Amino acid sequence: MAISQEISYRLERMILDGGLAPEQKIPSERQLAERLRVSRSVIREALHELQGRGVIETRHGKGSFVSSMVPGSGDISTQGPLMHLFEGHPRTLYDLLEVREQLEGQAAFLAAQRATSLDRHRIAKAFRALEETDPLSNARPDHGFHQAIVEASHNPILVHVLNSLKNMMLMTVQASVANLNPRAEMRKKIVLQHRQLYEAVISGRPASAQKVAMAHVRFVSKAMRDMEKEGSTLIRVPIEQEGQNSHQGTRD
Amino acid sequence: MAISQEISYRLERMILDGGLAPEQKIPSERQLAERLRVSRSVIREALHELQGRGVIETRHGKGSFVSSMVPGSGDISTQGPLMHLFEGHPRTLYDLLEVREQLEGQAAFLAAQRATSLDRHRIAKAFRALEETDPLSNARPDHGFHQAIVEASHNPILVHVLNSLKNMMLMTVQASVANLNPRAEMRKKIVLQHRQLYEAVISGRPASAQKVAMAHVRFVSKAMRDMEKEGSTLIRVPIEQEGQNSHQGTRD
DNA sequence: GGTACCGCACTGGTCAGACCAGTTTTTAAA
DNA sequence: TTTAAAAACTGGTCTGACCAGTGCGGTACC
Repeated sequence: MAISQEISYRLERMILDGGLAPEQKIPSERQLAERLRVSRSVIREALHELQGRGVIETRHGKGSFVSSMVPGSGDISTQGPLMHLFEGHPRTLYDLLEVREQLEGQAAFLAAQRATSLDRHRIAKAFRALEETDPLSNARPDHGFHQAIVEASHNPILVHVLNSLKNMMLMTVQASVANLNPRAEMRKKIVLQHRQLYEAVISGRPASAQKVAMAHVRFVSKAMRDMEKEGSTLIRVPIEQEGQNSHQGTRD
Repeated sequence: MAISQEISYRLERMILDGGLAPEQKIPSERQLAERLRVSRSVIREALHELQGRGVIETRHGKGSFVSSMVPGSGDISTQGPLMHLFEGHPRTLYDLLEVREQLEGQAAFLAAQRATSLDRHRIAKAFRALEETDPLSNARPDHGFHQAIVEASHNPILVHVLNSLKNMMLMTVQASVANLNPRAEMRKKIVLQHRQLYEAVISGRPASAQKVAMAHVRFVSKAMRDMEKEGSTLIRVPIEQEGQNSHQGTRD
């Protein structure tokens, strides 16, 4: 195997296993070249490979940095050839939601079944934050609540797949809660759904939790569909990778 | 933006949009350098970037080739940081199967609901091939049958996610049908399950199809678990990207 | 005529050293 | 002390050389 490849793997292992934190700086190309006893070219090629995989980012004059990806989040599925296929197809959004309905349901089911006391504590905390926050201003609590439940499923694959789908949604449309929530009646229903989901998970009723979670996603999906039909304020933004972490929500 | 990046994007567009077929050869580095009026270095860096994203593969002495990915298959999720997290964790396999159970079920449900006459024709053809082939020698018909059903769901996201999961399974363990089928009783049950699934989808009974599909995955999962418990022949292979397309199955 | 082999003309892989272009730090002048 | 120039970093590009696999064609031998 080519040296540049070996080095790219070695660096990746160091970053991923060795616990190099996101945003952390990587030694300069010249340093790496000297330390690993290879020419600067192979270092550069290895770094470009990692760049292609989204493991690092490089800034002219500053250096290379470990990509900031929230554990298990920003990775994969939002990059690569795939996205090109979906770009601009509105129907994709509903395909996404169709799959999410199923998986969020499963996550809720498993969470109700497997949540440890620590999980329950986290979920409860997220739920309180959700109730105390003005939903119009901030979607993060909503996101945190669902995230806590998904993680309580104790299935890393499920966590990962749902994160990927969520990222794809972010890239397809930017329909923040602000778009969805203004209508009072709708808002009320969502709050009710959240409460039902919370209680089902915490009190360990898997079947019930699953049902509620699925209904929740379906409700959101239908709401979006209706809004689009009315030709209203659903905002479509072109797909554009931007470095900033303007993490305003976009969820339920 | 750096020239090498621009070029990597340009090449990617050419490959993806321009319909460069998989396995097709890309001009040599020296040719590209001359044609695009840049040094060979930036070409190499751009190519390494595409390599990192899995768009191309490079063979010493031969050239660079468009990655062979069956439309929507080989991409993503099998590469990138993710895999390293799961590497070597046997539990991961069952996490995968847990998620697949849900999604295969949904796929069967939707297929039974949405399959066009063309879909039905394809499914029937795959099913006949499945029955006529010696399952011990070849897993492809099995794969083709499930694939046909998944595609009949008419949800590209679902197709993509299931393909990704399948690829992850391929990388985690190589437990081919040959491992699973030798036992006559087991084989019989699987044949029965396939027939039930086939009939439910073809005759348009979504709920039934979903139930059968889920049971099928769960059965396979349980069988694997049992075999592993007995310390038997489940073969674990280290993750190793190989160029050859030795596509022996590893599925149900 | 057929066949084995050698060599040349490709391919990508690595190296060295130079220079350009942003960024940060240090230094020297006001 | 403040400020501005300069030096010392960083990555980005270029050049030209050579090494290492691959494949093809011609030649010499059978």
